[in-house]
Amino acid sequence: MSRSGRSAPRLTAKGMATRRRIVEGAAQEIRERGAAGTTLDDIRARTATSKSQIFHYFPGGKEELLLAVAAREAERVLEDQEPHLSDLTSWAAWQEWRDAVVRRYEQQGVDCPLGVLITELGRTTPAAQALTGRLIDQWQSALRTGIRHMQDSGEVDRRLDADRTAAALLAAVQGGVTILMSTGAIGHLEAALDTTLALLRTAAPETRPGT
Amino acid sequence: MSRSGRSAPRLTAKGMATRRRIVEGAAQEIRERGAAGTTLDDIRARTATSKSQIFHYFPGGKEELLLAVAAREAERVLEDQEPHLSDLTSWAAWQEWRDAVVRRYEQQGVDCPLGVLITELGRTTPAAQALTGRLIDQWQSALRTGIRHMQDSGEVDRRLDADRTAAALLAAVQGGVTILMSTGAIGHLEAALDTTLALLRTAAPETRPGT
DNA sequence: CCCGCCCTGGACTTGCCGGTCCATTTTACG
DNA sequence: CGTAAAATGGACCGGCAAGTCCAGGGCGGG
Repeated sequence: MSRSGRSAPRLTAKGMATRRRIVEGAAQEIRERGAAGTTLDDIRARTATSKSQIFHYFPGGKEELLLAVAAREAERVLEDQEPHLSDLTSWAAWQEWRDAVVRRYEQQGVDCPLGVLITELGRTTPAAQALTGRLIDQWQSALRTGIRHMQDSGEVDRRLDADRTAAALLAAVQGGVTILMSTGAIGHLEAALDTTLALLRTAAPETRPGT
Repeated sequence: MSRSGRSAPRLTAKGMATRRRIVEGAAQEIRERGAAGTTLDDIRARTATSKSQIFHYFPGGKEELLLAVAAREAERVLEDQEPHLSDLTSWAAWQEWRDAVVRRYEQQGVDCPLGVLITELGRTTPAAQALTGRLIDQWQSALRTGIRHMQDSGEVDRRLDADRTAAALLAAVQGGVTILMSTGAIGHLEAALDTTLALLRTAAPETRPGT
């Protein structure tokens, strides 16, 4: 982050406000119409700015702007799971996290801004891929920490592969969300989460997926 | 399917061949560059056809063509899981299916033609959403049948909710694939599948995810 | 109070891409 | 064969959207 700015013009307070307004407006527009369907003019209109402003703050054009939006949305994804995600220290906490995730996506419905950005940007831009990778790492890491904590407190079998289970949990969420986005059905997300969590709960001495 | 053809011109053998060539070529192009990034000219060039041919066979233009491609890819997804998907009658069969899925996506790597189509088409076109819905239903139904079979033969607890577990399994695959597409890591798919299957295997009398 | 650097507006350019049109060739079939 | 329908080629159109440019405002620091 910060300004690694080559000839980066120093932003005044006003400038920063405008910049933020653009990112925020773009994010909303994209949530409603997808990244491909969003034009700079749409953004310009919604944010009451002019073409030159967009290019002033995002010299790299649309791609740079979309990347900024993606970064913002990635933050949001994790933020929206707090404070639960960072405190998976009891079964009750896990349940609360599970409910928070379901609730969040239920109300978001078909609009998955990040998903859109990933599929439409990630394919082509290495920077976007890196962003996604980082998000997944952080997310999985938080889940792994939670599982380890449960193991330390003796509520989950120590022989369970925490990292692998965290990966499965993350995939469960992703898959549920993907299906939600495609069909509008929230059931799959719930089923996937509950099933994977059930495994965690029933973790008995010999329960241990794959290697 | 079939011709519900209004003023549908009867296709000659040559015509059908050309039509198929277009769909096939479009599918490949999309796999490589995404639906949004694929232009009719790209398809025209790759399939050695002319603009008028595309519109001749797909009067609805690009949208109709993409829909045809999506339908084709949806078929493929299920086909590629055969003969395993229709014969989930033993633990060995389940394992083979699991391996087939992993292998298929491993070699496909980042290119998920259907995913692309869904995210870029499904949002806007109800027809595409219907297509997705049907695919998911069929897939989940096949898995459910497999689970029921295992229950009938007494290898899985009868109290397990077969439909819900099938949904979880499907979500696991989807999630794993989504992450594979984003990052190139196959591990999540394996972890998600193995974990969910592990639950199936450990289905003991009182093991039962949520209601 | 004044100089300069941001910030802003919006017209303009450029290229692309979906879609149209019509002329021509090929095929089906009696 | 001959004719009608189908298949094909490719020039052309129109619109849209990303990106450029320059002519000003306006704010802040010296």
